[in-house]
Amino acid sequence: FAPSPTGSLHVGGARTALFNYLFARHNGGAFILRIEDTDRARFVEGSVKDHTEGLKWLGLDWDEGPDIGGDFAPYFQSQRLSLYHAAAAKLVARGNAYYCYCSPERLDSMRKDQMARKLPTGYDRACRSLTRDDCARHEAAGVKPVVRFKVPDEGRTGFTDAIYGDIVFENRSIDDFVMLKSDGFPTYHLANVVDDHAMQISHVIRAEEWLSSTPRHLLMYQAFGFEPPLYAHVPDVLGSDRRKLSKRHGDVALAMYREKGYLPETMFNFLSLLGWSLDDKTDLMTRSQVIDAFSLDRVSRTGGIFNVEKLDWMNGVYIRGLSLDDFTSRALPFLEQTLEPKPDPDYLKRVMPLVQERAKKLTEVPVLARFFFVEALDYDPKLLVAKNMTVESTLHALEVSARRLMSIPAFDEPSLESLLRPLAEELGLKAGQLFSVLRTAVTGEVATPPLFQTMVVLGQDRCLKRIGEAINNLRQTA
RNA sequence: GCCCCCAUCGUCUAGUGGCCUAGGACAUCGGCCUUUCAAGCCGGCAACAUGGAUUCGAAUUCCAUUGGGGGCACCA
Repeated sequence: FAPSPTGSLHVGGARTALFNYLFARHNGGAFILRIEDTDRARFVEGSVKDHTEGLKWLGLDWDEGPDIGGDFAPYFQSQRLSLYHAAAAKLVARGNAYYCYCSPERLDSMRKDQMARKLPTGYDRACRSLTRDDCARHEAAGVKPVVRFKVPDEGRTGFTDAIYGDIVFENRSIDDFVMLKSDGFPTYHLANVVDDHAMQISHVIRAEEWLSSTPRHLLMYQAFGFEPPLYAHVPDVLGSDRRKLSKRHGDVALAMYREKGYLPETMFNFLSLLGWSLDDKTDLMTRSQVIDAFSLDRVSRTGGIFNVEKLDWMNGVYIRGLSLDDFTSRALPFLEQTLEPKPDPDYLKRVMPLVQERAKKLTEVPVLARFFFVEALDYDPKLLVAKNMTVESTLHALEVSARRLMSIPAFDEPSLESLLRPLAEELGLKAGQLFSVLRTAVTGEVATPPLFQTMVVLGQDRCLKRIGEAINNLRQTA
């Protein structure tokens, strides 16, 4: 996986990294991380860290990379410039590349002219025929040249992509692209080819957007006399408008999903299925199951829309599958973001089972469990009045319940059950009506975990206090 | 404009000539369960872009059309 540190790791990149990881692990190969930091203008501080942390979060551990080294270190391209310079010089010496002194302005107007005349755009190869004297004159004038690859005018270049199959390009449709920039840094094309060869890369699994520049890379391998790797281009991850997923589609940064409370195992599973499938029925898979089953020939050729609804469902499944301790420790950071002071561990342990089966994301935990932790409830007293009830009958139900609850022999589920059900009947209410009144009084919410369990966790004192407050609130509105 | 790629339910997909009156999952809509919510269970709706060709037979092969995507930088 060879990201460019120009921003944060987004889900499309994470998916590409994942496929590389899966392919390597499935085949007993090495998963290699290389930082392609050859664009000084777009370099973003912190980007490398964001990428490595994202990959680690997903559990994609690499065998060689910038932090851990490896047989072919360094893994930052910015630290390998001499390799690229030597390679470029070699191609110039062999007549496969040449210096170009064209100014950006000339290139720009050339391109505009081509567009206007509805011609294919591309470098017009003006500097191909420069003599030694021409070059010397430009150098003397202080022009820093780029090095362009001399693409053959005839013939075609093709390859067999592991996912897309046979692909062929006419060489004449490829222009003499820049290999080495005037600032001395290589372009992607040069650096990628030089390093893939130097690092003995066997398989390149990269985004579909590279498909059309693959012939350039192949042509370079030919010129160098290197054996090219096998290529597999994976289809794009799309936004809801079927365009490549980008910032305007909402959350694209992998880190955002972590912050929103998605589990790494959810993301691993979900991303695996974005463009790859095992069969016609399997969607929930563990890491090792995916590794065992993964193969490139089951990767699809069509771009897939990132379906957040399914992600949410899957995250709920994974959350429910967590042990209580695991769930608690993962939810804790999210609770502590909104809760002051930090929740008591024993109390927490009794609350968590009640929210675990209801949360689809960890960020929902503090919301779902709020009333367990705050002192004062804040809700519209009208919500206390259950269906087909009046303020009066609600008040009455609350008052009687408070009295009985005060003298209940034990504040546990069976006792509450045997007290409250008959009480409803006694009051001429349906059980659901009384429970609804008490639920709102005790939690301030209309949808909560089961009432008796909730009350037991809250405790007798707090329940009675809240029922008392409910009575006061309701009286004031009456 | 030029080059390349793609095309099955709203979404992710299964399907590589007969097993397809096209299967699964998410979403959605009913129902069951139930003190609310959630979960669970049962069921419904819902797709082979279009036109030709090949074949006894095509979602599956071929060609065109249409539509979509990507590329065409001294960015990756």
